[in-house]
Amino acid sequence: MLEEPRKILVTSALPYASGSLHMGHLVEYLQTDIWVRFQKLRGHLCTYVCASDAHGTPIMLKALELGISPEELTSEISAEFVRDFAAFGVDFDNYHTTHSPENEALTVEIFEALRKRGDIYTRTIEQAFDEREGMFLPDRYVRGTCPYCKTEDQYGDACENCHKTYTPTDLIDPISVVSGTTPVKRKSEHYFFKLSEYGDRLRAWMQEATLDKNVVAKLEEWFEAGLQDWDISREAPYFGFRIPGTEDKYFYVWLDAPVGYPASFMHLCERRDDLDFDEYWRPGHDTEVYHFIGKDIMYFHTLFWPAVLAGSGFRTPTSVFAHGFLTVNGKKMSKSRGTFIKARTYLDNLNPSYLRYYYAAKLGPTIEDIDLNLDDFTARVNSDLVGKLVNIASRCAGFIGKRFDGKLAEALPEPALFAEIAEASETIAEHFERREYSKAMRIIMSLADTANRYIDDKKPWVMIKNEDQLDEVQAVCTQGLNMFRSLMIYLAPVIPAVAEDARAFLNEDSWSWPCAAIPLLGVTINKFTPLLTRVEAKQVENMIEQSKESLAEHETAPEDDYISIDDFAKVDLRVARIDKAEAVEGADKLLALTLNLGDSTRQVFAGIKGAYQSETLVGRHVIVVANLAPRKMRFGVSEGMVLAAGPGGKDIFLLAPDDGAEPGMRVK
RNA sequence: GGUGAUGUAGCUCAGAUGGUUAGAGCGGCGGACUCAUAACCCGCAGGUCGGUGGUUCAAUUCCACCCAUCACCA
Repeated sequence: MLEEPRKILVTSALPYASGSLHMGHLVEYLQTDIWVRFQKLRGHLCTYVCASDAHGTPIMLKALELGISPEELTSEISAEFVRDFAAFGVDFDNYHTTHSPENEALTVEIFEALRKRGDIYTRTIEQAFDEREGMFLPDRYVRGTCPYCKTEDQYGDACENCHKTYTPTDLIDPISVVSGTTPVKRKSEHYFFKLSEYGDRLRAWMQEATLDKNVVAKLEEWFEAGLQDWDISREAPYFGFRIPGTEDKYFYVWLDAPVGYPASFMHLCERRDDLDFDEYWRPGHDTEVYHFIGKDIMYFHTLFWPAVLAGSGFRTPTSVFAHGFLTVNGKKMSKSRGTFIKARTYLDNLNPSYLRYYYAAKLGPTIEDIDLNLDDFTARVNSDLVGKLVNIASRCAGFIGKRFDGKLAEALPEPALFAEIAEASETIAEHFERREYSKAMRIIMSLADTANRYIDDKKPWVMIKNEDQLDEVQAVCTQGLNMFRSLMIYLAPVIPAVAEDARAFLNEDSWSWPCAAIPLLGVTINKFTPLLTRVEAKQVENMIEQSKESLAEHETAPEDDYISIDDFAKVDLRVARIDKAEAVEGADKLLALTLNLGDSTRQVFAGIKGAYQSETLVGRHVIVVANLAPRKMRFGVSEGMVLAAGPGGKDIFLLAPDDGAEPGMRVK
């Protein structure tokens, strides 16, 4: 290799820790992993870090719903991610979380640096507010009727029917997705980052980062429209990092999420002597930093992120590589069609090497979507990987093993033919470097065809019957196995597990890229065992069936009119005595109740102020849901729910037990 | 709705800065072989290059509009 070893840091977008990985996620992680493995095989110091994106409203609400802390939720999901990534051979040097001390320290450092240079200011804005939950609502958490075309049940930011954009408060009959109540408008002070002043620096960065032309086109479009300042704060309750100097304001998840890249790297530096944080993240060093992302988050990675870095004393990324989306059988992934396939469901049915190869065979450097066509997948994998590539080894290995005690010939009979494969090395490497994986795969498979044609032409199975030609059989098979070996080295970044087995079969300790040009001669190799079996149509069918089933559990349950006795038993209803009832300052519907449950007391907020005077409630018995997950509200934590009937307002009627019931009694 | 991208054989994709018969792999059909995980090898068939119009001696390749799909709209 002529190149000097490079120092490269690579990231993939941080998966949001609120759901499972699916086939779409894997496009990115496999694309990145292939590139990283390629760089390592070429002898470069390439480091791959990632982390779980752990903050934000969706995670906070999901944790509430499950009755666990956001920390518990995200660490459970991260553990799943780690397991799935490992199974697919995605080999991170470090996998961390954004809910980490490193991330908080860096986020605060960045914020303070930006504030110091005057890039942060505050402004009061008006937002939808859910009074029952005591929280501001992100646009996606308000639904209602589109003010333009009157389509019902639309998100708070845009109409799916007429595609007009608006704010949640424009909606007709807006409803909070969280509580089902009508949100009100409320003002609060937010922190803004002056992105508008970074236009020139971003344009300059865009030039030097050698982005894909489609990415540049998109950026030009955004520059054209004008850069707007960016709201980087959110009000409590929020799961994230508190903004220094405030009581109830947090950094917006999208501020600290990309900081997860350097933070994860920093976490790795603690245990790696050969990596220095500043060398990769401060300006003026000869290192490279690349972010692999999906095209949907380009705005964050090509505008916000470089601007934030540039303004706070960090280096900007060398480049950002955006890829397209995944469709399955030509359409968006669909739960009802069974094409919303989770990583785990795939792993339960199919070998990860298949998918790694198939994606590689289709991936290029552009933001075009790629299609996972399952029939094509089966045909392609069977034909290319099993029928062509592995077949070369399979048809040569038998002769070498049985007739020559596993010993390869001392010389290649056709050095020129081998050279053809060796000479493709740099072209293939260039394709890998430029993320033109599909082109690399095309060349490799065409060379595999050449190898198969060679064996077919020499017909070792005919020569083997003639004692005089035994040496030639050994030579031909040695030639075939060497061609196989070189191609396998080229494919090692794509199908590392198969390459590993092939290397063991050839009885070698390690491979690097240049090994592909040096033939393996005169040595004894191991017994051949099938390196890869064919994809069975049945496996694919099962995977789809199982993807449908997981939907059924999920979506038919709420439509079912009946619950089982076990479901009912999950609700722990108790008799409670109201010890104290007082109005909540700032809330016109809520009363704060202190309830006595016999062996404990707890605080519950109830929306009954319109119907009851607090003093008439003290001493009354009510029914309370005792095992409801506590909810953090603006005014405090509510630890249960008091049962009442009626539409609301002044028509609210508390349920009460007959005389004799004691606090703490279970309702059955 | 605005903006950007994509639309080439049954399938997945190349390609042409406008110019003789538009390519590959897979699938299909026919043949050969039997070393190999029914793999491999040889051959054949298959496309008015999304639609309509325009520029040109000549367009699938340039332009306009339309249709379909995808994304973004901070």
